[in-house]
Amino acid sequence: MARSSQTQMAVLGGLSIEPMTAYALREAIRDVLGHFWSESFGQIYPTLQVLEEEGHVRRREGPRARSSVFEITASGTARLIELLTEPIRDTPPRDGLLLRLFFGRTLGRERCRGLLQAARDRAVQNLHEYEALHAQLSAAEGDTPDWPFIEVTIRAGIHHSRATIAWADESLAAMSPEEPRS
Amino acid sequence: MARSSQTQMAVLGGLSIEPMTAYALREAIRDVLGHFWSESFGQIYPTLQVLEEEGHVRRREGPRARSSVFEITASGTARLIELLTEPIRDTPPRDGLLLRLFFGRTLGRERCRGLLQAARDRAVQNLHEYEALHAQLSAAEGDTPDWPFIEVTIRAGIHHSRATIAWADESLAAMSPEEPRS
DNA sequence: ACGTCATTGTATCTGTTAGAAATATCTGGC
DNA sequence: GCCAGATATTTCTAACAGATACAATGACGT
Repeated sequence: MARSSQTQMAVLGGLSIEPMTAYALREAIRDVLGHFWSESFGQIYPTLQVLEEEGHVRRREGPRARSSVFEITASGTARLIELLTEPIRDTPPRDGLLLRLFFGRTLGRERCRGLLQAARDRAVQNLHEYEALHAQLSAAEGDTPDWPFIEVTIRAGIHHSRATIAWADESLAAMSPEEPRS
Repeated sequence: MARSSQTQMAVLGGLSIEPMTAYALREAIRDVLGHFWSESFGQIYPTLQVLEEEGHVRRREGPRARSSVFEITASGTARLIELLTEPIRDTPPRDGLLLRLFFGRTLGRERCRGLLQAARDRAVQNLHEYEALHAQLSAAEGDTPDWPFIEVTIRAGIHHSRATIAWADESLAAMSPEEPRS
């Protein structure tokens, strides 16, 4: 059991907000959870099938031929709580930027600076996105019971973006081209 | 082509430091790159075989029967530079902690605080590890040409650990049990 | 000398997953 | 009616993690 439990958690969580088609579910996961989670069609469709067989979701007729809207059942909600309570299974780290910088002597100082600058730019952009999102949702959902929890995830993004910017600045300074190092 | 390019990069990078057996390679990746990269045997052995066929590594007799030491060739070094120069392929995000916190209303305030506290504890421990590692390597390798690049990766860990601690503190305060929120 | 136990070392298998491709269907603009 | 693009489903391939099985080696106590 507990097969594909990670994807099940995201799928059931999404359906706990409101009933959706598989396609809409994938859109929602990309747009709403996109900063810290992702699922692909290849995972979502089989997972929904399994969840249907286990009675955790119910399939209804969709807005067009051959399409289905899924809604979570009572046993599905129970299953979601069970999954959320499970210990966090952390994915093995794979940071392509740090791997390249680690072999910076082989890659060359110039290219390392390029990578750092690009990472900084992306972090700045992410920071703006997080701040805009926070302002927008704070106004729209500030009173809902979900808001405090959503806010925590956004603030995680803000903290990490700022950390990345500070690290990139520090590293760019330390790796300035003016210092060919003897 | 460019099959398994991520693993190839780590493997060739490791062998660019010094020739090793597959086993030692995996140890080195775990111990040295462990904070931002990981590889498993199931990846390393087939990758070494492919690299050998392509002439990027050379197989020599190992320290015991049926064991091999691999060393990088000139074409392997060229291939490494090529791989390091390739655009970074960032892995899709999958943060089990943030996913659980996002559905915090379903999971419950109490358990969320537990998750945050655990995350904070881990970050504090990581921070100490990074700082110890920095002090140790700074003394041992401070003069080698690799050091500035290695230092950058360690300082990335320090910045992110600190950000996680600050975020967890802020979130724990915001999610105090004293505020049942009407 | 003998057993045994941890470490070193090689190899393979299974299930999960990302990502892309192939295929329909519906909607609105022209 | 026709086309473009969004919606929606399904399937395939290769990357990948993690586990397992296996064998050789060497250190240790007895």
